[in-house]
Amino acid sequence: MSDPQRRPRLPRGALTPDLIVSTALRLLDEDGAAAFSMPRLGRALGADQTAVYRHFTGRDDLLLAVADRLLQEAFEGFTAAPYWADTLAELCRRVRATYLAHPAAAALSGPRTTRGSAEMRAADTMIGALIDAGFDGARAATLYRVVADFALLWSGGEAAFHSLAPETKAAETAGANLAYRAADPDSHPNVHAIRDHLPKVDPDELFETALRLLLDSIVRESGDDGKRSWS
Amino acid sequence: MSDPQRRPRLPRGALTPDLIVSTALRLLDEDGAAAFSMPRLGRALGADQTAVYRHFTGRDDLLLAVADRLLQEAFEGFTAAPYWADTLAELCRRVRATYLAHPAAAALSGPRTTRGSAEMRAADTMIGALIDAGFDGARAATLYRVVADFALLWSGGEAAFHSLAPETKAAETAGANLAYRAADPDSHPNVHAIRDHLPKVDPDELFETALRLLLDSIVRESGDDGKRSWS
DNA sequence: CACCGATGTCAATGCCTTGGACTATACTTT
DNA sequence: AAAGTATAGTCCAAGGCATTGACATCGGTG
Repeated sequence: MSDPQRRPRLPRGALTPDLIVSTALRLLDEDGAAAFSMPRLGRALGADQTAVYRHFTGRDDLLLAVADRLLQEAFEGFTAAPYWADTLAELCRRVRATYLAHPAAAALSGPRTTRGSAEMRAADTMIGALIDAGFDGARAATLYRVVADFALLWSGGEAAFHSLAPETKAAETAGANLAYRAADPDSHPNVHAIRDHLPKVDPDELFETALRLLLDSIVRESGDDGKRSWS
Repeated sequence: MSDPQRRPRLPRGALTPDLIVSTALRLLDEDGAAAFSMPRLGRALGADQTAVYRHFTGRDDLLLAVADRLLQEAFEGFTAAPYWADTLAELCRRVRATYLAHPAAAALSGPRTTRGSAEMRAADTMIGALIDAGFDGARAATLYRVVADFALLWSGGEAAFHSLAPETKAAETAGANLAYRAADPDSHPNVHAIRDHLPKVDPDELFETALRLLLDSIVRESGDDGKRSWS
């Protein structure tokens, strides 16, 4: 009667950082950010609740590794486009697509940068594109940060929203639309005026619009304007 | 010996939502996001650990109220500028200034929108500016969301970074700069080429650049180009 | 003046992160 | 091959947190 089904000890080497990160990502994808915890991760690995601490110094450290995995996935197989602006656009779109595919993971890793190899490779590609475009070092550095931060923050924000509990998310959307519709014509005439359009704004369109506004300005500043088109 | 200094019961009505939100904001400003908790907040109010639950349904509800307070502060005393693009710019800058003044609070309220009166007022002003600029309803709706989301997400991202533990923050910055300097000229030639400029990118300059790129495109699209200048 | 609902307090639950001590085991060294 | 050792997995425990439900007290109402 004694031991109520003690799980057999895992063999040595059963847990690797790679496996742990993969399992964490799967757990986040399946159960959401709120349900994620170190004990759960340990159990999902078939190990002790605290086993993960042998490979990562803490929860934070682990999440950083998950963030890097996301970026790896985002940039996998990427090659620069012929026109530099397309390269920038494509990298931004890849970040967003990956974050939307793993919203919980993206929401948790948040605004931290990882400087893993994936990120460095993307940085090099972006900076190369900007140098191609004719920008000098200082300006290229600034514009690289603008574009990269835009992609990460925008995508991260969208991901954070999608990783809210479904009811919260629904309530948020419904509440916003209601607030628009109910806008008082006297105190909020402009909201009232376009109240029918506000709920129809599409996230994809929003991102593409922001990206286009940003890149159009950069293309114009580069002097390439009219010579090449990008999409 | 019995009662080891029992705190006297608070008088009825001592706790109001307003006071609670103010105290929460102060606590966040002073001790940071990581140190914030419902028990601490209760104690800081001189009340029981669980007293706050009489006024807010939970932590989330409270943080939403804090977020709304931030926006109130951001838009306090604002009046539209003569030129519409200046109005947009000013609103964005105000959001950022407030978020940077309260990084922990901003980081916790994250990408949630509050639809409090402050937010609605700002929305109305922004949309009014865009209608002034000549945009039709659908485009005004999209551009409003682009500009508002940009301001909130960018500022929120910066705030989140600033609300990291000081050592983490320092390590992050130092690590990034180190990674740039150490970039291998063969595998990362472009990072290497501008390695001296990358650490010098200033957050204020970054935000202003992004804002300018965005608004310049919008001004251009409006057809106002050349007629008026904005800053 | 007795009620009653709102507001503050208390006690308790179940989860979490993290640290320290313990143990089995694969590799190393001879 | 025997012994030693560092590592990887396990166990246990401390301390904190969010939240809930029962209880107490107090102001206003009829």
